Amino acid sequence: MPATALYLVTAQSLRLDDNPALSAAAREAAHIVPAYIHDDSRPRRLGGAAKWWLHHALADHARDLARAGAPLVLRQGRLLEEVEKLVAETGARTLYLQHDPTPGMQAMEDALHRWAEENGIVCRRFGGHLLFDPVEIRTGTGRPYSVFTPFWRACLELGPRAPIPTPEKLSAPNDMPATLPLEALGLLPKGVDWTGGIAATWEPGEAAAHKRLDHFIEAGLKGYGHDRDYPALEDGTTALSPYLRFGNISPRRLFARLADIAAMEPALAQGAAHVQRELGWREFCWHLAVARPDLATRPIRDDFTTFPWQEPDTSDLKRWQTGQTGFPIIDAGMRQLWQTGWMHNRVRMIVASFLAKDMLTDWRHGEAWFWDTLVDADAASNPANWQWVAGCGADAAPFFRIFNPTLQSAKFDGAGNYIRRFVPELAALPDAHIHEPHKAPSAVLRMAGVTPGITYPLPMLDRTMARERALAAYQARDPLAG
DNA sequence: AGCGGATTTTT
DNA sequence: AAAATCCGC
Repeated sequence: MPATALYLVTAQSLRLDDNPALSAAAREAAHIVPAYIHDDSRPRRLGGAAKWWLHHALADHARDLARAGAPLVLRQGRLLEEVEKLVAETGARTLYLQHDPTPGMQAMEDALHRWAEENGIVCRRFGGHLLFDPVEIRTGTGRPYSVFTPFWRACLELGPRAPIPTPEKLSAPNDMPATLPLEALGLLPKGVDWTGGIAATWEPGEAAAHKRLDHFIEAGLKGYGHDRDYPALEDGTTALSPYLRFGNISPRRLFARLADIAAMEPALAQGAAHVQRELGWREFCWHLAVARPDLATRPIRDDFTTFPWQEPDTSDLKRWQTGQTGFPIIDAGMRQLWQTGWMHNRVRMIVASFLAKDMLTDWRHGEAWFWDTLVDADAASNPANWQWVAGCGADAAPFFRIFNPTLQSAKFDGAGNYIRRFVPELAALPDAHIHEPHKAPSAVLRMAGVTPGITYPLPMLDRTMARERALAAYQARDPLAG
């Protein structure tokens, strides 16, 4: 039995629960040194809001680990160099890590494995971030799937492995290596503190993840199939995305819990299967991202490589980013994102369709903005879903499907509650006019204190024209490009 | 190789 | 009511 083992924490594995690498280390070594190394040299850095989450999730994880017996060591620098130092300091001969499938991390992990091999260190890598290893699901011909439904069918046939229990007790060596203070990692904003709205909305960490799940099962699971489309509903969606992103909750634990509920409570079976299917989309995105490391920069479909995106007018892009487009549902969504670091899924589709199709702006501009502002910014889900909406992705939305923001708004936020919450200057408008303020009769506008063009922007573009333009551009794609 | 099938819809 | 798409078997 090795005396001391190094357990490398990644930004996808901040939990004790169902953590195969940690459990194996606890089982196989006398002492464990858990260490998180913040390496900024990665090709794809964390977005700003996600850094806030990471900071607090690390603090929470450090508390959990200390309570279990082995406090977390924090380091900053090149992953390999820091591992080398820690191995020298602790005398560890075994390295445990939970596999991080992020494209930039794969290369680093491979380098780590080579280094370990050369230096006689045993390096053990475990899954845990996903239900399945992204490369284990293959079509009949051995290739990755590009359509969701057959992919998910194949997943369900295989069935995810059962989650493993939390290790009982960890044992740290007497002389633990020195650790940096969490603040030294520089994850919080240095100048203006923009984190107030995010902090008021979220509680990062493992215990909070399970608290949220318990609440959702009570309050939202039964109606999930219907309610998930209504952004004004508090418990319409699971709101677990950032927890899943940082490994604060295990997808396998979640999947298994839903399966148990479905078996015990037939009335909840449909909602449970639907949430599982959404986990399937997360798996599918990672399946794509691992098969195509350039997912965030290159369209999956070759006929989009020469697509005539309009170079966005900086002020137009800014209006979209800050929620000043003049389309209330879009502005509500973009402001929710800016304030809380999160946006409801249906609204994400509406604002993304608007950017890619109505504004005819390269989806990568939208992806980059989401990457910076979402607390759940995920290296696979974010680009995969942007490609899906833009029409250039796997199994993408047909190009002629252009969301009409006004119809979407009337259908899914009919009472305007979501709009009123995030676009307060429209709050006094009656339901019938809140989706299109500029078309309201002047008496109604006066009563509500709304002056289109002054207190709230006029629509930034004419949708009929924008729609024609988009259809023409999409139809003119060169099928042989690329 | 032809057919069944498909998250998020449109006018 | 129609579907301008195209994967997977």
